[in-house]
Amino acid sequence: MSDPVLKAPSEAAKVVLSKAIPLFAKSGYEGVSMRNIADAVGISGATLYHHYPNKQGLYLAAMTLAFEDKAIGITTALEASGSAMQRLEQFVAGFTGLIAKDPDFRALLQRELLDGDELRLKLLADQVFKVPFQEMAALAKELVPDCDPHLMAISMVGLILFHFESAPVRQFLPGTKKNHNDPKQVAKHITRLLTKALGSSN
Amino acid sequence: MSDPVLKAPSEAAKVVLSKAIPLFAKSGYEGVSMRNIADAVGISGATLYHHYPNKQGLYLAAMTLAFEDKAIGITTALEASGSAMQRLEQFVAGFTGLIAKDPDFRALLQRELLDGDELRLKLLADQVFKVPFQEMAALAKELVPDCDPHLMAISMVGLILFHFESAPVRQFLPGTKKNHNDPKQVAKHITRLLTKALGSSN
DNA sequence: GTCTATAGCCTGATAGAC
DNA sequence: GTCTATCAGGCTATAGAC
Repeated sequence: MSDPVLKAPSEAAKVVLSKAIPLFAKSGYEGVSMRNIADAVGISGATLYHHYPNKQGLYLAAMTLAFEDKAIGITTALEASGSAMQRLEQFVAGFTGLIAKDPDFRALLQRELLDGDELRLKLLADQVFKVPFQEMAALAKELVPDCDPHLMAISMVGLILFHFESAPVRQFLPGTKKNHNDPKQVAKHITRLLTKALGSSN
Repeated sequence: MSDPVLKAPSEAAKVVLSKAIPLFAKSGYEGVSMRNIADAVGISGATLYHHYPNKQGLYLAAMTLAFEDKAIGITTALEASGSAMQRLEQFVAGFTGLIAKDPDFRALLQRELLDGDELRLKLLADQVFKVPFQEMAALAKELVPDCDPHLMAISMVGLILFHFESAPVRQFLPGTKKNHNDPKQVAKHITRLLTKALGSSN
């Protein structure tokens, strides 16, 4: 409606996006053709161009939908009441659960970090990271006043994400256990690590 | 010589790989054509097929070269003498420096985690992660006997990698400072975090 | 809003001369 | 070992009927 650059997609156009998102998550922008998407939706390739001006436009709309409301899911735990340590614990559990529940979101996030141009990275920054990052930094500052809150926020996110990002290669490493991929175990481990790192020993 | 599946590339073939590696790092497997590689080397496309059977073979050889000796660079700090805490600090500084110095290696690593098939992930596991991971886990166990060393090793790597992986989007977030991308500052921050998390408070 | 048909380009890969 | 020439097929995107 109000967005000057991106029209609000119609219902039929949203069906297209809902089929395109998992394809782009699995194979990336270059790895998915307009025919692949059309086949997944069950329409002809030409019809895609009725809804979107070209492949890039379709992709950008898909990212906008895929990243919609993700910030809310991340911040709810941070904005809850409770002590700083309790909010930290809730954030780790919440974000870990979100990433575990939506593998396409995680994959698209990491693909955009590798391949995104300025426009797409700004979308990612504004729609996903901006608010949660500020709140994570504020929480870190509250727990450890003399730390760099920005670096601490990066660390929190990376700590969680890499446990999932690394799963494909960890299956071929010795000493891997099944519960290393269990989001609850992962959250518990990270909470413990961060609690000690941000704890009152300082 | 002794590898049953991959011939040792000749000198001319290695020149091809040295030009192909940065292309694959920047644009991924699907984003690079055989013509792109041939143009970068300054030879015709057909000549590539004299050195490699097809695009996949060329790519696999490129990964093998790109990942060669990387384990050594990671483990040297871990195998040095000194206290466990000193080795931790040296490892963080060394691995952070390695990732900062070789952006192509980091990009290819993350692309393989997203797109690698079983063969390629096994290559990554054996050639890059296997030995360093075991030593990181051993170090974690030494510092915190009752922790899960595997989860701790994952955390260490993720902590370092994400500071670089996230750089493209962080430039569009408020509160970013230049020194957040300085490897020495990053290493200092992570060392401090891990020192507290793995410290003797337990 | 959806289709068929097609243009024009780029892709991976091959044939065969030198 | 390198080239030119080429092929068959996939790609994005458009034209125009319904």
